[in-house]
Amino acid sequence: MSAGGGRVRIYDVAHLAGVSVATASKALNDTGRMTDETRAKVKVAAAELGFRPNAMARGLIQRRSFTIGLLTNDSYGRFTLPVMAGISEALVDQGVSVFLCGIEDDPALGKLHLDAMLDKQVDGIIASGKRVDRRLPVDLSNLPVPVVYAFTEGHEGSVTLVSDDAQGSAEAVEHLKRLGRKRIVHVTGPETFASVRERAAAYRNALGGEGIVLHGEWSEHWGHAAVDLLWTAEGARPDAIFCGNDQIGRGVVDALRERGVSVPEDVAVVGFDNWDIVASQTRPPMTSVDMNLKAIGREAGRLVLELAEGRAVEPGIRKLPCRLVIRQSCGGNAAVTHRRGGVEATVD
Amino acid sequence: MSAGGGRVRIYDVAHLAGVSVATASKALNDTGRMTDETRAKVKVAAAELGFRPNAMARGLIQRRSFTIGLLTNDSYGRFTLPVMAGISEALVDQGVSVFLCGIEDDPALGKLHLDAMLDKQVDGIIASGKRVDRRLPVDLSNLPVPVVYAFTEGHEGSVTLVSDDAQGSAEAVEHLKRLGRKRIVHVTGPETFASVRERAAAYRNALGGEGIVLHGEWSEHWGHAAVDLLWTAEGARPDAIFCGNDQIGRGVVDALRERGVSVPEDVAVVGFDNWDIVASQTRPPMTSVDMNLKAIGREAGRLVLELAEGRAVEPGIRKLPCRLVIRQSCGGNAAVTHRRGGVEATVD
DNA sequence: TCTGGATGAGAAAACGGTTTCTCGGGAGGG
DNA sequence: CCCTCCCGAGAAACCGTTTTCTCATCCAGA
Repeated sequence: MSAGGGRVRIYDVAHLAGVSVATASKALNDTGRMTDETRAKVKVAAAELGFRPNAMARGLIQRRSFTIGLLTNDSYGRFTLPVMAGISEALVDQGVSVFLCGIEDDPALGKLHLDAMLDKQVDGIIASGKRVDRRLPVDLSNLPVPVVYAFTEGHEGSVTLVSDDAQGSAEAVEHLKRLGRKRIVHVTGPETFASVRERAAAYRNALGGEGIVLHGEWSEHWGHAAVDLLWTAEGARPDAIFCGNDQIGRGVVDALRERGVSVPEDVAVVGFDNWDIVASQTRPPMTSVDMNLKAIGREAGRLVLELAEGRAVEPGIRKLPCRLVIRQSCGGNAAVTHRRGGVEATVD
Repeated sequence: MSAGGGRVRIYDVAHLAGVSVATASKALNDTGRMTDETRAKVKVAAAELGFRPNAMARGLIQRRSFTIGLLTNDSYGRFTLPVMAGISEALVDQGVSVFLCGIEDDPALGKLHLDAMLDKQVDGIIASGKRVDRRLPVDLSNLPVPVVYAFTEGHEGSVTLVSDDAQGSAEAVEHLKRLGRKRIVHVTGPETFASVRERAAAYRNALGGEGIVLHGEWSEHWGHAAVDLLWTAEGARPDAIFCGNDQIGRGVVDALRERGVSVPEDVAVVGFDNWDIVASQTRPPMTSVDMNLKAIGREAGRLVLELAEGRAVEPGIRKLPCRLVIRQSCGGNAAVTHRRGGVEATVD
């Protein structure tokens, strides 16, 4: 079983089975013609030696490397990692491995990684980013391999996968309306982001054209500041706040608590991103819109493989649905046990 | 420049330059003997055609794939991503690409990814995890390629890289002492973690054997609970809290603020991990110990390459120093501007 | 003028598989 | 009984490089 020295080659298998290399190859790949007996004999020999074919040799002739590249500028990995997980999940069964290349926003670095990947004959490339409406700092429009964009802007005529921000946004607002909330405010990120505009539009649409949208930065600070703003202003206060991301949501929840406004009784809060580390650690844990990044990754993996294997794929932008993850920041039917979680302490 | 159809092979370069394939190869690799003129001629032809050698063909004969695999069970990527960034940084210049494989804690998945990588003839493997004192659920002890462990426990006689928890811990405590803090408490994670024990020991050591250590879970909740505990208990209250990670630190800072205890005036707080998204978003931003994961990654990349190229590397555990990142939760010499950050709001 | 070493360059083998081509033999049909 | 066809299996070509070997040629030294 995998001796120390040289790895076992198909030659060794053929020798042990008493057949030619050609026959061995065909036996193992279930191609060619031979008796079932011969085929079985070869397979037994291969198993006995622990033979695994050299992917480079195989790839050279098949012109496939069973390898794809993931290019991203999301150095923090918050968006890319779930996407990556989905890609991997979709491809590992086909024996495809994934190169991960973080290129920051550096065109030179991007070129470096891209060239390295092309040299290695990747079967395809998936480009991913931290922002749907920005491009990676590297041109992928005339590559000898197929490209799929996931969560970043693609080139003309490309295949692009994004989450359906509008649907996610609408779902959040409908949820709040269903719970009887009347004055729903949207606190979100900078208007320069396409996803911000799209979510805001869907929010307004769900409210029949009404609504209040506050734009700020993507931070807890802004969540705080927005609550200050809302509670200092004249007029009726909101009974629900739909936030553009979980960090803003966290700031909002904290600010409300500090003001003595109770969540979810007085004000319901919904976040966006379902970034577990943030959403589940707010007090109370925050209901949030999940963009299903893993599903985007799976789909991207599936599509790039389709393309790599020569099947046609309709170009264009595909939107995958978001999913509302219910926690305790909206109240409603679920029993709102505001538990502190089994914290145990040992003094020593 | 990279025409659509078939990629350009060295044959094309040789043909254009009017030399043989062998000569072309030697010219491009700066090996063999030939006139400078011939060499230049080939290089010009290669540049003109945009020739890039097929790494699979090259790898087949050189028995190098210029590829390494990163195996991790850290699905959230908090530890693995910085390590990955370091590895990439160290290797991209050598033309080495990195396969990232998330294997959760599933032995079958681990084997699947490992086999896929070995088939692809990776030059080496780096194993990484979310916990220094746990092994990946896959045996890497008798592989035909070198293995380096980064931030996870290795096998007998292996090369392992970890952060120097004791030094980091000591640095944090020294910092607090230098600022005149006298009653420093350590609030940290479960004692089952080796890093917890090591940090706690170093903390006690820095205090001359004294000290109070509170163990709980790795959560904001526990940070809160610990403060409750400390402020409800009899006796003198701490004037500094050194936390086992940033999430606990965040809970501590929040709990203190809610109690009206001011940070850093009354109590200084130090975190661990320097997880920017947490540490910089506490109010005030939190001083924290950075484990230099990127440096660990760089070193792991460097070492696995050394091994892959046949050079000897002393086995054993190598500890890389931590670095204290000063923010505003300890006061001290730096001007403690408790700014709210340029929050701008636009109502629309 | 002859020999021998150095030099430039190409032919060919190798890497480890897959795939096409070839070939001998057995079965079946005329 | 002979011819054909099909089947099983091996020989050889191929993928795109690198590397070793071989071989002219040229120049220096005797």
